Amino acid sequence: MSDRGTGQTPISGESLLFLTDDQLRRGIEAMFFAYRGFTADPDRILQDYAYGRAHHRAVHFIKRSPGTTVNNLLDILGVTKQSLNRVLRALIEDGLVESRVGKQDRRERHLYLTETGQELEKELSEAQRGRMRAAYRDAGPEAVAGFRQVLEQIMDPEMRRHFQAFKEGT
Amino acid sequence: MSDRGTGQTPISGESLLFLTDDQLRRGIEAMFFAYRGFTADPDRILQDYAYGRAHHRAVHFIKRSPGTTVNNLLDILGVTKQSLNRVLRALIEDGLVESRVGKQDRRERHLYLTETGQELEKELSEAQRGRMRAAYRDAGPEAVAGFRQVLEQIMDPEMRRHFQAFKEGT
DNA sequence: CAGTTTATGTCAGCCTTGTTGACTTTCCAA
DNA sequence: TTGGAAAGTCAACAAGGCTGACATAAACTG
Repeated sequence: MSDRGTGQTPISGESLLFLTDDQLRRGIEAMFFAYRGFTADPDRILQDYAYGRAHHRAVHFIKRSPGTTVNNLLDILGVTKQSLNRVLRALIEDGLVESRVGKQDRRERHLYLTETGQELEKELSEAQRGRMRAAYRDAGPEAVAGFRQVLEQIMDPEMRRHFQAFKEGT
Repeated sequence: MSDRGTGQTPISGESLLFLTDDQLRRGIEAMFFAYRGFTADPDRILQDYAYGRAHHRAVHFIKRSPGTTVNNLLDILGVTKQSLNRVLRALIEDGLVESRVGKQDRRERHLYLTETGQELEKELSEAQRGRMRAAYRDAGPEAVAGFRQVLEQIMDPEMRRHFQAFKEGT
């Protein structure tokens, strides 16, 4: 728990005394350990399908924005097209993702999850949501609000833009 | 379980009304985007030294627990000894880490940062702390408390044990 | 229309960092 | 004295990043 009650009244007016290097270090470690847990459940599931985290990410964001283009996905995932292409090709060949030629701009490929793709996405995201739900429940709504605030501040501005786009978008 | 028909009506019974699938998804995406930012600054620095994230992690936890054994580090990092060994060997050869034979148990190797190692660690952690400090400042102390609470709940129990050990330990 | 830019795909090759398996050396402890 | 734990090493492999080069089709621009 936070040791804030024990006389260490955080001077909230500009002073920032609550930000010692050690506390920041603990925040860094919390991110490291938590991210491991965050990916653990999907990783286990993915093994059964001989897929990796990269496939999960692609599937997640196609689910999030059905019909998204390859370029848009590249932007969000922050990898090279060669790297994404390898993953996408596998998903398309295996019939989890469908790639449709754009109607206005026929250079573009629009990506959709097939039935099978949606099933995998559901399995993965339910596992991951399960852990998040439990964590949120144990921490409480106030903590959750703070959690999201801090995460948003940690992001690079460009990523924050993507993140916020989903807020209004869907 | 997750009836996505009406979607927004979560299972009642407790006060879990704030935990819709969509909110959980947003939390998941927040973790994804934030982790990218979280590692971005050290990653940039590491390029200059021809090291990777694995080296950073090793250096971080050796700094945190000087004299830690290889086995303990393996436990914390959650990789195989072969994988860690490759990284450790490079750091030792380059004179950033010193490996001392244990005194009680001479099978064990105790790991320490050299002067040079401490310099690199400082450069990396200052960059990473800088981002965390800015995020904490912008989000405020209450948000930070919630942030840490949720992260701790996301961890696997074993990782949480490690995380909490640092709390009392040093 | 010709030329350029854009979106995508693909081949080849490289790097980091993870994995397994097999084997050795050291050395504590029963 | 011997079994087994701790540590190191070698080999091989895979995922998933990366760069560079090149191809194609479509859209855009002068």
